[in-house]
Amino acid sequence: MQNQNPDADRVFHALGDPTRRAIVARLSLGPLSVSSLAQPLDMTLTAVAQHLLVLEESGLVRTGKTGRVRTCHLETAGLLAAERWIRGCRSVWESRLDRLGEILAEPPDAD
Amino acid sequence: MQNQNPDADRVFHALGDPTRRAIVARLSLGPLSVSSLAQPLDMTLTAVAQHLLVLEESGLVRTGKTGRVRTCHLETAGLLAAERWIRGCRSVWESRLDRLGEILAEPPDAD
DNA sequence: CAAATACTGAAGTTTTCACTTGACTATTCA
DNA sequence: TGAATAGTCAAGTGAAAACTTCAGTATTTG
Repeated sequence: MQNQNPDADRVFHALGDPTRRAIVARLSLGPLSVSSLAQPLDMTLTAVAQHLLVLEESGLVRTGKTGRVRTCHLETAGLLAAERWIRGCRSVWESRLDRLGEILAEPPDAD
Repeated sequence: MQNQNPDADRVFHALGDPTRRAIVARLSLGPLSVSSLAQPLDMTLTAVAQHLLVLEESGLVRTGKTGRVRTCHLETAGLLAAERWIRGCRSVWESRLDRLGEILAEPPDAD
């Protein structure tokens, strides 16, 4: 039970790499083993495992090992945290624009 | 796996740095000059200007210079693109979980 | 006009990061 | 059992990225 409250720094850093985003995208279709994930990627299995470690530490992915196979699946909490951060910025900005619009729409005060 | 979507690549890379995310967050409150943005940050003005260049190239921020002051403001299109990507992953994963739930909820077929 | 302000540009340093190699362990299977 | 499979570990390489310094250029302002 680690990373129950994944922090935005780690999540955004993890999503900053194209390979890791590709992994996340593929995992959204369903769980996969490390080697299945590695197969279409033009890099060593070790490199993929390292990416997965970053993803797991960020809380975007959870993995478990049964036998010799490590199965990886998406953890939506991480994605949700990122989405919330973005939406927060956007809504602040947009409500500001709204207020600005209202002010500009007001008839000019005499004074 | 590079350049699947160069636009999202740039946006997520830009958001991957904590300083740049701090800049975005502050710009969501309203436009600011380069030096106002730099003031609370523990780094040189040049460094901040470099971050702003990355943000501008990613489409997250737009800037314009009047006189000697460069004013920076948020461009929501970039944030929207990132949000859409995340939501896409999440919805694919969640609808998959829903289908799985339906299957598991079905009465077991006689076989 | 002189000094202060607000950046800009070029070049260097340091740190981080993606990725590799090669050796190793554990599990499955023929 | 022995060989293939799946992943792990430790250490190193090279390149990108963050940040610095220092020397500029415009633009205000006293």
